[in-house]
Amino acid sequence: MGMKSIESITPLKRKTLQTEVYRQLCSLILEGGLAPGESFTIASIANALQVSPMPVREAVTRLMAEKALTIVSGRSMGVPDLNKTSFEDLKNVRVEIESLALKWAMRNTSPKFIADLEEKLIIMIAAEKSSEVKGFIRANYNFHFAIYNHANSPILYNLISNLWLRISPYLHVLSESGHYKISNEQHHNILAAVKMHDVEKATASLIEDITSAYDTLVATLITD
Amino acid sequence: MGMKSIESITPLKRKTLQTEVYRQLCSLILEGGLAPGESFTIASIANALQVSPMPVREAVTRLMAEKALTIVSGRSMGVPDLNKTSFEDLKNVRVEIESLALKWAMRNTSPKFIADLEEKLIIMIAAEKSSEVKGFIRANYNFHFAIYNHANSPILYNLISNLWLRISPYLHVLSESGHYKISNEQHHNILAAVKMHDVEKATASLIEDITSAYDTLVATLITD
DNA sequence: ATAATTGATATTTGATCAAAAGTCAAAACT
DNA sequence: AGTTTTGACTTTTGATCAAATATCAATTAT
Repeated sequence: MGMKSIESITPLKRKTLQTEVYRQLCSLILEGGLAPGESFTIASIANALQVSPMPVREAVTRLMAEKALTIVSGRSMGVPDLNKTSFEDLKNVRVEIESLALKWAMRNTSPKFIADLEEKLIIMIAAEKSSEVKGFIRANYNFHFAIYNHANSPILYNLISNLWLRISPYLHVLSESGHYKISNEQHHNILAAVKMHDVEKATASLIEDITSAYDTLVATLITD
Repeated sequence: MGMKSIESITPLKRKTLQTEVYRQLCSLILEGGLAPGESFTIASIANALQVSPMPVREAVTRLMAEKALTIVSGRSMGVPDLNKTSFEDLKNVRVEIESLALKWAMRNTSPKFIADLEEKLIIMIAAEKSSEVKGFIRANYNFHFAIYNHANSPILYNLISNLWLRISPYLHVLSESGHYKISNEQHHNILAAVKMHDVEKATASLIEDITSAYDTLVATLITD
């Protein structure tokens, strides 16, 4: 049985209202709960969460620092609405950085890791089949981040988390394009390639996953 | 004479106390003004900048979100002190991401870009020769970020800025190892390779710049 | 009728303050 | 002497409030 070494304990940071608000807002964003265009005030969030405006302020400051939220009209804030250039930039950076994380993750593919991915893929397929949008988005997140976490680089993981905070609000539109099915093919390909230790193929599938989502997104959203 | 198009105007965001405090603290960190181990309270910063604690709070929240500052003892904050693992992680991620930015920057190397780099290199060499630590650190920043800016990816630029906020507090120790001279050789090599459109060589020099600094840093700082 | 200006309103920003939490050191106990 | 406990003090956290600022609508002028 595994003995826990003293270094492996989690730092157990104090639970404060602002971190709780921050967590809630993060989840909301990652699950597509904040639609682009929608706007809120600090007071409205404070009211919804039944806390005073102060902890909301600090949480929102943090999210604005991470560019997950932005000032919409000086009077209220919302998810940044991306133009085509920003979308493309985000896509290009994601392709490079998430490929890197995948490559690092594949330096050591334990059976436990494979099994974990398989389990998460099954959940994601089930969510797609039953058309659960929220369930799919969450499962998709879990699948990808299981990989990125396995890269064993806290800093890279952090950077990717940041990118996902920016793209997540837009992922729910993919449900209307029937894109989730296409996406799951790529997820299947990634897992298969991981099993075969084929980094090239896994990377190609991941890039296809990201790029095809981007193409659909741009086709759906951009009018000008 | 160039006519300014309406789209090219900067959004001109409102200047508020907290953003000013944030800017000041960023500069301080990037120029090595905050030594690892040193610690402050919000009140002490507020006092030093002659503002009330409130704007400092928000600026500090932002910097903690970006992991440029961290809580040291629940009672005061400081620059995160990195162990060997964190240093290595940071180095590895920097190597990958800054190489990527360099590659993108070299997709179009205008004469103006080259001239700009040359000018910045000259300043950096002068700073090294006259042993101006602060001057060198600033010039080094300007040289690197001239490249990263030319990559023309706001998102990548933002990620790199974040990484530099984390590593900058440690760069001043390189002055004592006479490392700046070695570093400038690499900068010279990078510029030469950029001029020749030799991406491979430029990347190799950049990686050498980052890696050798890391080696020196680890040798100097890590005792355990 | 259209455009600009002005004024009212909503919201953020910054200040002050009370309460909660954490730290450090002195004192008490083993 | 070393360890634990206790208590004073420091600092953060969250609340409330005033001032600054931006937005929107109504009014005025062209």
